[in-house]
Amino acid sequence: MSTPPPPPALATPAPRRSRRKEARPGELLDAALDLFVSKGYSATKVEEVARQAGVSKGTLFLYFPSKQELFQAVVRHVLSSRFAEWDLELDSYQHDTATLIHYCYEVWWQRIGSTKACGLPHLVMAEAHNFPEIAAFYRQEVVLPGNRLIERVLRRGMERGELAPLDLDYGVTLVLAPLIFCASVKSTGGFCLPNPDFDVPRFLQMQADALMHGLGCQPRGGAT
Amino acid sequence: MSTPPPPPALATPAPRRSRRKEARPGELLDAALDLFVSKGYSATKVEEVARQAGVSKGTLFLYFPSKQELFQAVVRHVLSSRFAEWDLELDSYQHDTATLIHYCYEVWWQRIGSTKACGLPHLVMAEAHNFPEIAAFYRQEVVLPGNRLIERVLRRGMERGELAPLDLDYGVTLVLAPLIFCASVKSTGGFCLPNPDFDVPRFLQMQADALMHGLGCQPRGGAT
DNA sequence: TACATTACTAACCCATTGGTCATTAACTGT
DNA sequence: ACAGTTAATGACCAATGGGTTAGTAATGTA
Repeated sequence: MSTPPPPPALATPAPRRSRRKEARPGELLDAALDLFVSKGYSATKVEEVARQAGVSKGTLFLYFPSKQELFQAVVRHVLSSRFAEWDLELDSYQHDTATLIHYCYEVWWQRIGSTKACGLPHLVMAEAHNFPEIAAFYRQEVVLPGNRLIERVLRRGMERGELAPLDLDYGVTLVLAPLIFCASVKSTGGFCLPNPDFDVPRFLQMQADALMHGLGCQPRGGAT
Repeated sequence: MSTPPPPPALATPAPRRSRRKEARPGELLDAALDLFVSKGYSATKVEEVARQAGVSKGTLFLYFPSKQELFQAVVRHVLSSRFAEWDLELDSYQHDTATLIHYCYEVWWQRIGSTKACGLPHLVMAEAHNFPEIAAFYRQEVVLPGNRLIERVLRRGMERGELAPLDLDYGVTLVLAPLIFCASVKSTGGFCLPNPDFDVPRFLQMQADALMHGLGCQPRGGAT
């Protein structure tokens, strides 16, 4: 509606010095996500982000005050902002807990695992030592909401009599661990896998099965 | 036998320019392991390693031709060199598979998980993108031998009729995943955990239980 | 066409760091 | 004691990369 020249496609001769204030932030975020997840935080140069977004380094700093704020904007854009929706989705879920856990793993794969966003958890863990502020931000903005979501799943299972009582902190971690592992596997190109053609979703379903056994999950809403 | 001045303890006034050719490599490796696992590969400065080992940067390059070779020497020193022993240990193991898996997790924790060495897998995964040579080296030297070891455990279980037949690649990864997760947890100060006082060994035993169920492990050497 | 506004750029600054090398001083044998 | 050997040093180099800013050009308005 307000972009005078049609957004310069990647093939266009690229008119130097076009003014497109509205489009810049989104394009910078896209480029930043791409480079951050493929090279890590400190190895990603802001100048490279700017170049990939089709602007100069100076322009990037015009829209984001620092590299760190750029990164945080990326995280908010792709992860934090989506928890509200997922919370609602859980509210209206109808089936039993075993099915729910399988469903969780499945949608995690569809919405995170198989997308670029899946590089973010790995990135933050990788650089947590050297950028404590980023780690703290991510923990607050992503880890804790995520933990709370899984906790609700388990509590729901216990209330429905499908899950044996268990320490929630350990239960949450049992559910979460395979997801983090898969994120790392994907982000490292299957580095620790024995076989290059490894079917991650299949692996996750195996994990879900093992987990349901390990947590003593009753197939139906039966009592102890 | 050959160190003329008593190895300058950390409290000694530290005689400048002492000549201790024998002790240097070990001290440099110790310092390097310490810094590498606590700061990551690229964030660790060789000068810092040298300082912590009580020598100058120039001296470090006298013993190791580059930062990368220093790192590889660390990996060989703490990990690669130990697989032979572990292989032998498995040869002579007597009990059933469920007990063996629990035992594996337990000794992994004692020998790796609770030591500095546990930072290495996390480090390599963290920087695999930017240092492909290091990743390839580590994969060859540690990942593949580790996978083979776990594979032998599973094969043994199947031969004894305690494990249902399964795809070995997935089985190996099911066993390995919790270890890698725990290594990352430790290396990031419990970054993704809901609770700061999380008992990792206990978590591993819960994982072992769930896993044995998931793999359909028979408690005794019974048939299908 | 002339002017004001501002999105954008490119050159610059400066701290950091892997690696080198000429120099120095600690040992050795005689 | 003295020369020869070599372990150890620290000053130095070149490349890198986050962030700044003076200036340029695209746009709107009249």
